[in-house]
Amino acid sequence: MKRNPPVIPSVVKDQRLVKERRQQIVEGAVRLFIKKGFHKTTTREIARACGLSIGTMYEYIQSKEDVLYLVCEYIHTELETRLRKSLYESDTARDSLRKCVENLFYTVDEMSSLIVLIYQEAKSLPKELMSYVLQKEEEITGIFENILIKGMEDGTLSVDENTVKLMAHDIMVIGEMWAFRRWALKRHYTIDQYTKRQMALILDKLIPREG
Amino acid sequence: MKRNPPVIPSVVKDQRLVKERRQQIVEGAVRLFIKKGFHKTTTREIARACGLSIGTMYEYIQSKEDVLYLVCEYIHTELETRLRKSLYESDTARDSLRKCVENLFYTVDEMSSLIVLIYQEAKSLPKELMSYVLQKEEEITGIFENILIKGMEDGTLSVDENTVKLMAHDIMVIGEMWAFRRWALKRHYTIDQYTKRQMALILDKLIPREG
Amino acid sequence: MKRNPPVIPSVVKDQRLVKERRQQIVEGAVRLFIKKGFHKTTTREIARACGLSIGTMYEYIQSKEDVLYLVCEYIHTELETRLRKSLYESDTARDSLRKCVENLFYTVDEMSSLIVLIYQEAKSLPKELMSYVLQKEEEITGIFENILIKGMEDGTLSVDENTVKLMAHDIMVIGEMWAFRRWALKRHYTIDQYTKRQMALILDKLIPREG
Amino acid sequence: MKRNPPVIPSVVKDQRLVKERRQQIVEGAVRLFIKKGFHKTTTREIARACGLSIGTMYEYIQSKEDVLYLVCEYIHTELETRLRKSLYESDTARDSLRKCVENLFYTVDEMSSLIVLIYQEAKSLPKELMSYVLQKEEEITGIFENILIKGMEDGTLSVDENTVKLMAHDIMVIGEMWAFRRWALKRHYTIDQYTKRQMALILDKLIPREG
DNA sequence: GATGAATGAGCATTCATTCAT
DNA sequence: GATGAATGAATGCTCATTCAT
Repeated sequence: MKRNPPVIPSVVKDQRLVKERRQQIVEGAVRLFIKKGFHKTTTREIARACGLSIGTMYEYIQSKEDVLYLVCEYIHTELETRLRKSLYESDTARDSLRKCVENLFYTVDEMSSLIVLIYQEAKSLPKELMSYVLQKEEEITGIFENILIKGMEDGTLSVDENTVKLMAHDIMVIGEMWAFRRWALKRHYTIDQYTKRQMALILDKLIPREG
Repeated sequence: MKRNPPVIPSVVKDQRLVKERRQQIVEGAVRLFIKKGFHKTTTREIARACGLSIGTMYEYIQSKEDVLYLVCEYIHTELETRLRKSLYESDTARDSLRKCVENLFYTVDEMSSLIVLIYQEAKSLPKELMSYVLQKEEEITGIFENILIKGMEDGTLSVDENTVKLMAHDIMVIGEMWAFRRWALKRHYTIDQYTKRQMALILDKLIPREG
Repeated sequence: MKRNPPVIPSVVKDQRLVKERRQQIVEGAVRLFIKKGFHKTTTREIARACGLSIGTMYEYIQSKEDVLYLVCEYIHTELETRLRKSLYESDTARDSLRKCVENLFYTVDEMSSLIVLIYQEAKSLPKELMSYVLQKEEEITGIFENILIKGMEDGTLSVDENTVKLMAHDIMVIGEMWAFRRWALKRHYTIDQYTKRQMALILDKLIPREG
Repeated sequence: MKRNPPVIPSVVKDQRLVKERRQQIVEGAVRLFIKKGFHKTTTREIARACGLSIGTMYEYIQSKEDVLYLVCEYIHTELETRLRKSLYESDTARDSLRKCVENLFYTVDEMSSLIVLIYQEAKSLPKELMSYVLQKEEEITGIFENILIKGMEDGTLSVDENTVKLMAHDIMVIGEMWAFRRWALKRHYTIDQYTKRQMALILDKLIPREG
């Protein structure tokens, strides 16, 4: 069952201002979290980085964990938006998959620090917020699940019904792997090579058997 | 270039004692790190959990990060040992791969909290220790790389030379994914189903073209 | 020497408005002070409770301590008003005392949280305001002092001149004790029993010796 | 039902040391609480006043409220000890009462700031600790209750059975009143006068009716 | 007169590490 | 080699008050 996004309460009422300031906060915090990690970043540093006084910052959040949540939400929104962009451009599901996976790989490349951030820090979220973040992760995986289902329908992709979800997760993880294993992969592959080869592996498996 | 394992200095000289006590420390710390994470676990808690006084514990380590390193090393050693167990039992590389991948999946299942722990906390290691941990991760990946190379030689596996490393990483990550995506995967697959289906996907790609 | 009530400056000039708004503030604050104490109540909470914005509230006071003073003054005014109500109804001083003491006990019963509030929080007032509050307390005690003096004059009460003040304070404190020891007294006495028995003790001492 | 004294946990195990350090803490804190009140005293000030570092102080308490409890307990213990001192010296209950009340008055005089402290700050204790403090207050009141009961038995004091508890509370409150109304009483009475006159009032009421 | 966003000094508390015994 | 009391810098967070609108 789909859960509504958690509401982070703020003292300030003006919703336009809340949105604007929170964007500021996220921008400041992301940089710091990437560089030092969530726990080693202090609230004072975040405040300084986003140009607010510590008191003002706390008018827009309730705790440091809220900042982490806002950051995770921002990353997921950004990721989802980018992935959905290449979604409706293709005729066949096979073609759609190719485009979306390619898009995934290049997006992960550009957002790699952010992807890693979620992998490493989401665990520090309070339960309620964490489970929403996980749900979001699943929704994003759902993008690929849907393409695979379409491919089953239009006959351009060959997947077992029971393997659809698995394949979708595989694709996501193979994509994100470029972020969290980049220390090893970068020494042997460029993002272009990575994309081309992984794409081949993925699509090969999905060739519909002829005849 | 292969680096030697970092030496964690200890005040105590008796090497047998050092090993024994550090094993104690690791056992206490692992439980806590899994439950609360590295940062939220205090050194006092670790000392209590491993039955040493805080002062005594510090005779065997130099900092809290050292404990994290010992834990990571323990996990990697355990993982590598288990993976290598199924290594030399097979005739063909293809057969060997099948066994090792299966072993990987079931091992990840049993060690899933530990796998996740490394993913989430290794970033808190000091540079020097972290890069040794990453190297270890690569060594483990090397197990599969070697099988694939053997498969190229004995003709039982079809891999492009340039894709060997990639495939090895894919296998590792598909395996570990059962740990760090278990919140989603467990709802749809048992470890047996997961193993069977992923194995099929992996091996399909590697069928040598006949004729 | 009787001091004039301290003037709490306000930015707003319209005296009618000042009085009205301050009444609002007191009503909101009293509830909160009783429930959480002065220090644990925030100015924001007071503002919310009295339906003013924090900015507007500060147009009518100068500091949080001012609110406490207004509250103390309100309580004392209320107490004094109630006590004076039963003052001029009797012929003899003895009769007057009986009525006033009874009134005191029942009034303390009804205002017990307020009485306790003054006991516990008045110390947080700035010097100047505090000493006015103490003076007010003494004025209220004076009500009983006057009755006792009248009783010396009309011969219906037997008190030593040097004991008059003491007796007046005794009466006040025995009355207020029902508020600040209610946790113990309520388990053994109703307010009716308390009133009857204390009254007996007080009046017995004051029977004029005959002959 | 009599409750056991709450146990304030301490990190330090050595009970002798705990007792010693807590005594230090109480001595430092009492002075500050009297001067500035509980809320306006900072933990740093307490630490400085008792000659411990802030970290060390927190090895012996768990929160600032614990300090307040220790202070209250110290005051009550001191008070009770002093009151019990004059308890077993007399033949008749009447005589005993005289001595004990006199002792009460002079003790309150010497401890007046401490008495006031409990009146004003006990409300800031957490529920559990507060109710123990109230129980202690009742136990102390019990000293006078017992004397009155003895007086009923040996015929040297005339009290109604139903008024015993009330009288005991009256005595305590009349005694403590010298502390919390000293700003008014000191202007008119010395402690000797206060004692003599209140004693007369109390004992008069308790004269057994002859014949 | 009314509003409420902004401020930042100040607070209680924690915790990795040391070192005298 | 073992112990655990001592340390104090550092942290997340609060809140009375102001002032531009």
